[in-house]
Amino acid sequence: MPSIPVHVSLKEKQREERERLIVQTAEEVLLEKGFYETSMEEIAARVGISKGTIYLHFKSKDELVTAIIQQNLYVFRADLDAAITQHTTARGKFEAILTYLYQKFMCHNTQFLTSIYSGVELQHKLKEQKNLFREVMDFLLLHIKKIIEDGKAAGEIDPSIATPVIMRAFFSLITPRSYDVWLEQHDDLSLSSDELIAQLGRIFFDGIAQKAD
Amino acid sequence: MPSIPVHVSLKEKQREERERLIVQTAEEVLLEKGFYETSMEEIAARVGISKGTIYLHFKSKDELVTAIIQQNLYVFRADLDAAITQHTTARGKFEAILTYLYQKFMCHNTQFLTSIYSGVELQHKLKEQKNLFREVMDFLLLHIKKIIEDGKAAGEIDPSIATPVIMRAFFSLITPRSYDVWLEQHDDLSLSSDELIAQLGRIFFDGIAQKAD
Amino acid sequence: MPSIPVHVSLKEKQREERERLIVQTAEEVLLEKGFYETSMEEIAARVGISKGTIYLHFKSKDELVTAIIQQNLYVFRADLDAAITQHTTARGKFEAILTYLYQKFMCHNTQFLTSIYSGVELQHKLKEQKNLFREVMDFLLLHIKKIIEDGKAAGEIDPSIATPVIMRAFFSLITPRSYDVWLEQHDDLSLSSDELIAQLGRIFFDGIAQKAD
Amino acid sequence: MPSIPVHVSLKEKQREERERLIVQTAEEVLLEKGFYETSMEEIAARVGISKGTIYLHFKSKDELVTAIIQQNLYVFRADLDAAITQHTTARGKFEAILTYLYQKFMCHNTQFLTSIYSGVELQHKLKEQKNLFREVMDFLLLHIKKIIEDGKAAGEIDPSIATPVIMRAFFSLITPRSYDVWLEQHDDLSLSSDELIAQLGRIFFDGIAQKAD
DNA sequence: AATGAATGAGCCTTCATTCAT
DNA sequence: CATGAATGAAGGCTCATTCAT
Repeated sequence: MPSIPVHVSLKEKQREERERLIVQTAEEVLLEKGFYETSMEEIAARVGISKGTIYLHFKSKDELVTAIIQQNLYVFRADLDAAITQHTTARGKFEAILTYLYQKFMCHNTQFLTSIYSGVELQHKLKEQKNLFREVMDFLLLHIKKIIEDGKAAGEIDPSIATPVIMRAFFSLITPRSYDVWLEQHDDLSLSSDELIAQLGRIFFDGIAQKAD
Repeated sequence: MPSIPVHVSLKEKQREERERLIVQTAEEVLLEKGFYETSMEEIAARVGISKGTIYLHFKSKDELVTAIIQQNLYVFRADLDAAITQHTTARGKFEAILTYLYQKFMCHNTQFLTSIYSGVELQHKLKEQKNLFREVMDFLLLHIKKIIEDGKAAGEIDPSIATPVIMRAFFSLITPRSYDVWLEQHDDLSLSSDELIAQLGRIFFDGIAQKAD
Repeated sequence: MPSIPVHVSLKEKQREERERLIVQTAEEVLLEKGFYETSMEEIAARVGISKGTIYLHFKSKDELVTAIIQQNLYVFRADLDAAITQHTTARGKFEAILTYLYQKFMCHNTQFLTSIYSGVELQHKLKEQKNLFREVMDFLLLHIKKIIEDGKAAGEIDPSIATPVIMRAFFSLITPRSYDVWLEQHDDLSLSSDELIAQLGRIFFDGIAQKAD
Repeated sequence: MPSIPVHVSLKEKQREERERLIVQTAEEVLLEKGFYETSMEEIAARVGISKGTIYLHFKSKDELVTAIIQQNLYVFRADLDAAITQHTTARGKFEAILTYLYQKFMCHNTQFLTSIYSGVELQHKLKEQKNLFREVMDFLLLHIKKIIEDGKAAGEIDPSIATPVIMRAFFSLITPRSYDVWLEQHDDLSLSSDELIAQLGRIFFDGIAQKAD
């Protein structure tokens, strides 16, 4: 009976594949139209299945969105963690974070999370989620705090600037904004992604002021 | 019948007064609950009028929101314009903008605009609006571009940093984010609003790096 | 301004009238098709209004049914109370109850209550209701118990028959059964309602056995 | 190939066994939750088979219930027939019926039939069934009618009471009511089942009135 | 034969919008 | 003008039934 486990795993694979498809499609529609303008009907239609089928995978619309958010948060945290630990200096770490977020910017993950969490509406509905969100944010916050404090101790960062202010400035820098795409279209920024990040890092560390040399 | 115009203007005044009340109330509810969780019923109830009356002032829910956004955008542009022209140096102007946005941060205007425009959902519905939005953004963008270019010309700003990058960095700094409140709660930032702005300006101009002197 | 109260009461009257119509229609459909086969759509259609209008009067299908049941229970209790207190002997009281229930048998009240409470399904859904139901049943039970005990004390009722058994027998007699209509059709019972009750009372008190005289 | 018929009959036996299991389980769930709150899914789950398998035995939910009712009706008729023919006097026969119904009261058969037939809902769905139901009721009716008439002829039953009235009274007595359980809980009836039946029979034959001796 | 994933009709409920009063 | 009762389209969800494997 070695065929049974094969069978099982086949079905299971198909199931997972389908679920992945639903999640992916839902993510797209959600990103495109937002929570309230997205109907289960449309998600189903885009996947090419019937409404009922979605409910074989997710108990409700809320749970579907919830699952998507959780998944995104996990990826987000894992990726950031990986990016940070590769570096040792404050500058290196900051640039790693910038790089991750700016390069993955097109990668829907960040975009999705931002678009979801910036709407007031969902923050009401997904209060339970907020725990995970808060957890991830705390994780990020503590990391950044530590980077700054270590940087100050190592003489890399000016200790006369308050850590919270620096944090706030950095957070601003890494938060995707919905009009970013539009900003990009506006002025043909002929810089590569790498250069952009390098220059942003430079602003963050050295400021924009002309240095008297 | 010279009395009629008087009558009319009285009624007209009342009408405008009511409209103002509707807009203001709608703004509150919208901010609190978001577009989709806000019902015309609730707005009417809070104003103390009936649903039907709102429709005497606004053709639809969309138009009501549209009107609110327009009004906010106008105020936003006017305020910023006033803030900017009071200063002559790039640093002064930047700090004026920062000051305006951070001090008005609690002032619903900015908050409202952000909360509206960060949600994907309304961007669909209000595509026509986008013209006004774009106009205002363009106005802001050009202003900032000019400030930067003038600053570079005046030797205030390092010309080796690409203008678009600086713009992006500054835009990041002034965009309110929905989690700002949460950031504030997290670490007890004992700085005053003025100090915060001063330090942010300092980061923007001089960077966070420890200067070898 | 005496017209305002008139206006108000007019609207209020219309509203109540409509509500009465909804309740009455719902009762009919419910009686005819049962809870699960009755759709809000059909109730609305029969009343000649739209589905949404029902929701202006009742928050949900459950609440509509609940309201109907409560109303029926109140009427039931009040009527029975009135019927009982008019008599002094046990036999008189028993016959009053029989009369009420058999004559009102066609009157949907009793029929409705029975049909509702005999379905297992609703007993789950309407557990809260059960409190009122239980209250009404307790009221009826205690009344009957008292009638029996007083009857025994007064030498009207044979004390060697256990009171609970008598109660059970009487309860059986007064409980409408869904097939009663059918029973009626079956044999052309040429007795009047009064005679039927009289004979039932006679059976209850004197039995069907041929008395040796 | 004498082995094939054996095989077939084996399979057939298994098939019947499973069908019996389905019917029995369905009966339980139906009794517990009612028709509309019972899903094919749950029946299948309790049996330990898949939804689809039920459809190999019954074309639809309706047909499954139909089959259950039919079976119950058959058993009901057979049992009653057996109970009645064992006795010769009217009193004996009536008490036999009472005994059967009250002792089998806990036995789901009667309970099931009652619960099914007291709900209006199923009476619609199962109109075709009604034929069988009617048949069984007719059988019972005729039996009882005959008992009464024979009793009257034999001088056992008072001929001045109309036969239909007696029938009605007896039918009331033997119809289980959904609140019976509740009645039982209410007053601790310390009588045995046998005594209960004896006393009920006594009420039916001799009435509750105190006899002047 | 057995399975259980997929379907889709149907129900309850909400709410922006209209309109008679 | 103001009202708020009425509408009806739309959406979330369930579940009996089917069918490919």
